[in-house]
Amino acid sequence: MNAVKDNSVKDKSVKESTRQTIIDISIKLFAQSGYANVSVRDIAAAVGIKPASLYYHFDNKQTLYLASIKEVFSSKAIALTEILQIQEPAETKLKYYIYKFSELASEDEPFRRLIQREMLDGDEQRMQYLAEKVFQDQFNALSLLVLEIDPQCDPHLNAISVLSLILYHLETTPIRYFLKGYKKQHNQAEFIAQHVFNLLMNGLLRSDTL
Amino acid sequence: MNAVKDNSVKDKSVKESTRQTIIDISIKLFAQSGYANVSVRDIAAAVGIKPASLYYHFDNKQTLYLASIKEVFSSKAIALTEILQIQEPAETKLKYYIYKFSELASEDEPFRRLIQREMLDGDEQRMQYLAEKVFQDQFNALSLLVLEIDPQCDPHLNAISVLSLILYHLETTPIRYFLKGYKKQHNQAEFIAQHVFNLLMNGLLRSDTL
DNA sequence: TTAAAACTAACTAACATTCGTTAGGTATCT
DNA sequence: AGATACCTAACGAATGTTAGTTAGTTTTAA
Repeated sequence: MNAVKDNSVKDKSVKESTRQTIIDISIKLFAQSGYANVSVRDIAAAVGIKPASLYYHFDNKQTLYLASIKEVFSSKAIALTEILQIQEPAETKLKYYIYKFSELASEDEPFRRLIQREMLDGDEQRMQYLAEKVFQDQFNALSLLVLEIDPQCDPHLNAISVLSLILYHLETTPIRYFLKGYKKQHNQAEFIAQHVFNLLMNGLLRSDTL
Repeated sequence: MNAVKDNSVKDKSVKESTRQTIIDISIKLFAQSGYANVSVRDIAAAVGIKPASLYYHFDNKQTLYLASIKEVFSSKAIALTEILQIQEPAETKLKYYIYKFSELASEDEPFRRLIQREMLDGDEQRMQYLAEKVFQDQFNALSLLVLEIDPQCDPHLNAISVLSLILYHLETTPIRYFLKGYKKQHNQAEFIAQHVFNLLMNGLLRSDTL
């Protein structure tokens, strides 16, 4: 008889709250198709409720979208900042960072796509949010790291270059598929990381073999 | 009497055809806001005609969009393929390519944004079109170039890396604005090119000074 | 040469859908 | 009884698109 009470206990491990389910599904849909191409009805259908019920959990579509990107970005920010905490020589640290970041970035496609979409359509306010809440800490740490490797360099430029090599490679996967020399291995995190680290250490000369 | 015939000669230099005006305006609008966020009413208003009149020139919105991206991409493809034609040593050629490509890419924001959008939302068919009609030739040439610099390397990876460093830098401008070490000069084509070439030649070590 | 026909390039007005959103009702559980 | 979490039904606005019309120009034919 008391077994019924077990339902009232928020068993997050067993069943997610509806609010969280909505966010999770919204993340996937918004990342896949973009804000304007996902209707409230699409989201409701995917969740398994009626459109009007969404408005019990969120004020409007915009609010739901903001909750979604905050969820993706803040959850990722935690994982990212952890990467640069280790105590090692600069080069080892960079290598570790590149490998770890490649892994995280290639695992989470919605995260990548939402960043891309925000880069295109995000207003200044959301851009600032993205910079401060997601990238600032690790960007600063990465800047210091590349500065340690070469004290003469422009750390902003070099930090962006590190991220470029990893992220743009992943972003261009659908078109690279049609470009000469494409191989399946090119999409594996470890392979990307190896290439990027090698390139950053040696430049185009003395680069990795085929 | 035959003077009337002069009217039939399309004086393109004086006044663009309506069709071309529609495409030009569509390119800007689609690049700026994306397909779904631009209504045919928006386009018509910007052109200075009524929405229904658009359907005299184009079958539907999708057709107009396709005509727009084909226009941007094919016009750019011509300029791009010219870059790699010169006869010079490999390194000089690469340097020239990087400078020229940085210039072209930073000049034409709609071109960049439409590529970005296609990368996110283009279907397989459009991706193949983009690859074959815009990038294939120069990608092959660039691949050969990096292969010449290091015969042991994976040309696909290295060619993408060259493009990454330039394009991603430009794409991230709105967020870089909020990141540490941002400077206005970072957006100048020549500055970007100098950094990228230096990085590719020497890696992070012995890189450009501040 | 000139009147008729056909074409060009725009228009007005409206259509059917889809959209985000809201008001008000209902079942379940504390 | 009241709160929670959903529902049905509908609203007004915006969307892509079409039908039908008109004015001006060009082509054709008598």
